[in-house]
Amino acid sequence: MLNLDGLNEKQIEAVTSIDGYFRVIAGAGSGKTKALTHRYAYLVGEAGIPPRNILCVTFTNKAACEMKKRVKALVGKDCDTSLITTYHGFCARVLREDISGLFYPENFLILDTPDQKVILSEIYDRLNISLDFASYEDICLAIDIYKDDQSYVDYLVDPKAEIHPEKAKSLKEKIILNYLIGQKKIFGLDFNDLMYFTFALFKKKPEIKQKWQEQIQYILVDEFQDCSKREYRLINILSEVNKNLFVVGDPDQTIYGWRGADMKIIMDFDKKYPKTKTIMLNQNYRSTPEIIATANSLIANNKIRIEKELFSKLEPGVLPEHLHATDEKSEAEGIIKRIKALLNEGYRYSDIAILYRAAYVSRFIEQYFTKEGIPFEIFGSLRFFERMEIKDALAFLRLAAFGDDISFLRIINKPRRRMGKPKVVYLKELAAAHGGTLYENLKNHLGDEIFANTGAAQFVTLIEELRAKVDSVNPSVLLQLALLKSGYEEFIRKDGDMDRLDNIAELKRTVEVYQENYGEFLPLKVFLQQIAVGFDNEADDKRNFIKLMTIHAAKGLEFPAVFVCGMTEGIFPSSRTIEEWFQAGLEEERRLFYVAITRAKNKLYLTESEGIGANNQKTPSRFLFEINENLYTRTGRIPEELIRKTKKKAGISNKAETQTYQVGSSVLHPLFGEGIIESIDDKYKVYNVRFKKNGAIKSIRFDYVGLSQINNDTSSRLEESFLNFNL
DNA sequence: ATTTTCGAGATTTTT
DNA sequence: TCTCGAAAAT
Repeated sequence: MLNLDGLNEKQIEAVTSIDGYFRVIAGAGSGKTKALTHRYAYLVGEAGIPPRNILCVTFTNKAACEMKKRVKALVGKDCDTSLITTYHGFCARVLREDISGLFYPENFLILDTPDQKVILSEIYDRLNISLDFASYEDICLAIDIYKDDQSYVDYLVDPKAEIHPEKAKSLKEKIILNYLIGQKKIFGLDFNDLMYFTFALFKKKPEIKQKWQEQIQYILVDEFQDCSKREYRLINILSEVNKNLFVVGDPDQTIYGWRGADMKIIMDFDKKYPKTKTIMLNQNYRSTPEIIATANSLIANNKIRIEKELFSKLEPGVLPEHLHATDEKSEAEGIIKRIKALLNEGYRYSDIAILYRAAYVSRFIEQYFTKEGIPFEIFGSLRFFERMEIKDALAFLRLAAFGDDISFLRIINKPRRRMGKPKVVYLKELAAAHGGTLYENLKNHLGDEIFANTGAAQFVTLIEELRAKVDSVNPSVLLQLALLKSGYEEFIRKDGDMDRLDNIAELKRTVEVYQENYGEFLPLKVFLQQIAVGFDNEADDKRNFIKLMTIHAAKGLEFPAVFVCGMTEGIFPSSRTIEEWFQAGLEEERRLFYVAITRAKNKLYLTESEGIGANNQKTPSRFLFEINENLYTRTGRIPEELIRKTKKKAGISNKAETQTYQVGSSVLHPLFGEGIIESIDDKYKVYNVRFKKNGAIKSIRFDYVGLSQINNDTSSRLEESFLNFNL
């Protein structure tokens, strides 16, 4: 019998309601993950539903792993948690099983960002384009947009289909088309493709769609407030047959609007599914009443939201403190002083987190912490699987498994085999003439004079040896073999960078643990596809360090003591959202601050400083003045002038322009495209417009001349497209 | 005309 | 810290 002690009435309701549509609006620290994991355990243990029929989707791998761990603790170690996964992880799973329905080979290659860049650099080389034209990031973004309409899938999936880059209207388009050719050649799918291929598969093969719809009897979705339309479409399709959809989220914590998260999906969930039962989890079990009061006071300033008031029954603590310093140096010193006081109270370094809006803010903190000898660690810099040495090491395995050019190019001359650029060019010419991959061509032309005195033959021997064992030998053994025989590990050792060597060792360990957890024999191809969709590095260490991270990175975490530093107008809220007058943007900033505040369990410090010099004088964040001043204390005197300045900035609009369009009108914006006026804000003299492009609401000034009205049947189409994701 | 230097400004990040 | 653009120096 599942133990439900320690759950409140609302949580128990969320856990034990079985069939139908449920929306849990779960405030910060209200035991949302607890409810979710217990519900999973309840479905398995009390209702007898097999884990393979329950899909639990999370936003990140980190969250998925945490969930798996907690589910295993409740249900038992042997519980198959492979369907506790991310959206992309699930798509990869579907495709691994059924991509043949699209006539695509099942040994498709999943391309991460560095892989995409390799393809692009090839194209840049070939077309003689310099990076000045556009960065790879820019092009990746353009590719994302290009893929939005999904028609490209038909080209990738049809071996006979052709596209013609030479007919492209712009250089950018030419690059994009070349990218498509490049990925088709290696059967590579980037992260977007994983979703779009799944949609295409479901559309083309209704029987496969039905198979999955029937298998997935229950769906649990975490962090639903950050769900994008695309992700929602997937969930919607999957829940069509069994109609058991349980979503958890907190609209006040939507902080990924800029990435496509659409708050409207959770807010209008009950309209989309009229039978929805909504459960509110309002009791916070994390923070002191003082911290919760501060959070409530701040978030009440947002207009677009579902009203809810969080409460805490924990022991009263101390009021949050706002520290105003005259310059960065004294801001840092103030923080250090408070850290030392916390240590005296019995806190450990690892109990403390420093949060900030933008990564660069951490710099001055770092500087002073180093000087003071305070141990700290910055979170969320490079990701493990994107590190060069890890990508290189895995490239040997990928080449053995898939034979793709990307992996080939990564490692052909690492370590040096006298296989530099001229020889690679030669290979490319061969491949262009005879077809086939670079590796195949090398293998077939090993006798060519150009490869005499190179390590090419040895390289081919190694890859062939690996290839022969791909289906019978464990990935960890193959990795060991590759690292040893290629000389790569030696190469890194000689390089002298201990971090890199450590990472290689870490990789070996990770692979071993992974294949052990898998249970049965883990084929290399499956392994590579699984880790490509992401993997948590589970390096959650218990070392006694202060953690420095952006607020985005802190989402879902909690700390006994939290410092939010750089509370300066222009940094937080960021100058961009201020300048653009986008009320929706500003509201997202405010939610972000709300997330920051609610990370703190006992102590909360908000710090900020004036700038040095007259020109770049910094003013305190407007958010500080939005919180009821009785709810926090202030240290340091803020000059009257600065307060006036901030309030003036925050007051916005002095222009008394009049409104020309009505609520519900469709309008066209030169940059954002079509949109509908959702509401009108007289105070700020803006229209709140929901744009079709990414569904985000942006505020546009009454006096902005770029806006024009368009006819109304377009607008009804827009509404429909949101509510009905028909395949 | 071309290179160099200097200073100001900076989102946020996953898959 | 990193990057980008404008002014200064060759």
